[in-house]
Amino acid sequence: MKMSGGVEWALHCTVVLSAAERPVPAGRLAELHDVSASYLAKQLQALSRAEIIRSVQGHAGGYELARPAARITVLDVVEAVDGPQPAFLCTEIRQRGPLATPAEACEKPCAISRAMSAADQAWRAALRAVTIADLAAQVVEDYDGDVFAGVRAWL
Amino acid sequence: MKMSGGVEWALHCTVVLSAAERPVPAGRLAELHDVSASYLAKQLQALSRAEIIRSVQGHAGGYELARPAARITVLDVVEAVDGPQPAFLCTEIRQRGPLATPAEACEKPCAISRAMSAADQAWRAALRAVTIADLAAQVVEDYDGDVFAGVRAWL
DNA sequence: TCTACTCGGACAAGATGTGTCCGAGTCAAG
DNA sequence: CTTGACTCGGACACATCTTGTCCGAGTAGA
Repeated sequence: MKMSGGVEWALHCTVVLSAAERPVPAGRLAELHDVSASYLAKQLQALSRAEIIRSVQGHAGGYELARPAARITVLDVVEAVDGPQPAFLCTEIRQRGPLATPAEACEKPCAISRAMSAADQAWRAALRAVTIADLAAQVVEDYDGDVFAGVRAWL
Repeated sequence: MKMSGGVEWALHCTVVLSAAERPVPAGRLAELHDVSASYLAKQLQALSRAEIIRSVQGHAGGYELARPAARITVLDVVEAVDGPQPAFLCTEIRQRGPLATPAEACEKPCAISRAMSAADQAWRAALRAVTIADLAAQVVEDYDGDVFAGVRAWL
C-alpha cells in the first residue's frame, strides 16, 4: 500500500502554479524543488493529460493551471498521477475452489469488497473536500503571507 | 496506489477461521480458495506475527483466531499484511531547493501532508469500524445462513 | 528564415511485491 | 518410549511496477 512519490511533487507544483500568473517551465519547477527534472516532467504530463494544467508551447512556454485553483481538488491531482483505480481490487475468489459460490448469486459485491469500497469512498471524499486554493490559503496562514511573493519573484 | 493482493486472501481466511472451531492447516485454506498454498502461507505468517491468528504445531495443528472475531477489525488484518505505514510519505521537499523553508519553521507538517493524513485517518477509521464478526454476519445475511455449515463440514 | 526553447512520448534500471522451496519443531499414534 | 508424519517458519528466485533518463517533434519569437 504505497502511493506514487510523484504525487507529492505534483501537489507542490500545482500549489506553486496557483500563485504564478505566467506559464512556468518544468525545468524551473524542478530546480525550485530540487528534484529530477526528467522525472518531474512525467508527472506534469500526467496532469496535462488530465486537463488539470495546460501546456504552452514555444519560446516563453511552460505550464499553467487549466482552471481556477478553487476548482481543482486534491483528489483530482492524486487520481491524475497515481491512477483512478481503487487500492483494493476484488478478484472474486468466492467463485473459486470446491465450495465456489455460483456466479448467479454474486450480483452484488461480497461483504469484504463492500467494506473496502466504503473505506475507499471515505478516503476519496476527504481528498475531494480540499482544493488547491485551500492548500495555498493554509500555506499563507502558516508562513505569514510573503512566501508566494518570494516564489513569484524567483520564477 | 495499489494494495497487496494478499489482503483479500487474508480477510477471507480470517472470516473462514471465525466459523471453524478446530485449527485449520494453511494447505486446507489454500485448497478452499484455490490459491497458491506457498504464498498464502506468507500472509498467514504475517497474521500470526501480528497476533491476529495463532498457530498450533504438530500433527493436528493449523491456525485459529487468537481472539474473538468481534475484537478483530478489518484494519488489523490490512495493517498486518500490507504494513502499518500510511500510503503517503511526506519527504519534506519544502526544505529543499533555493527557496528552502528553514527547518525551524517546519515544526508542524505542511498543508499537503495534513490533507493527506486526514484522508488516511478517514480511511483507517472506516476500516476500524468493521469487525470480522460483522463480515461473517453479512455473509450469513446475504446467503441465508447455511454457507458456514457447509464450510465447517468441508474443513 | 532561423534559432532556441518548450513539451511529449519512447527507452533502461532499481525496488517492491509475488511466488516457491526446503528445513526445524511438534504433537499424535503405535 | 520410539517413531513417524504433519505442521509452521524463514530463506531463496522471479515478475511486475515504479522510478529515473533520454532524445525527437513542435512552436513562438527574433
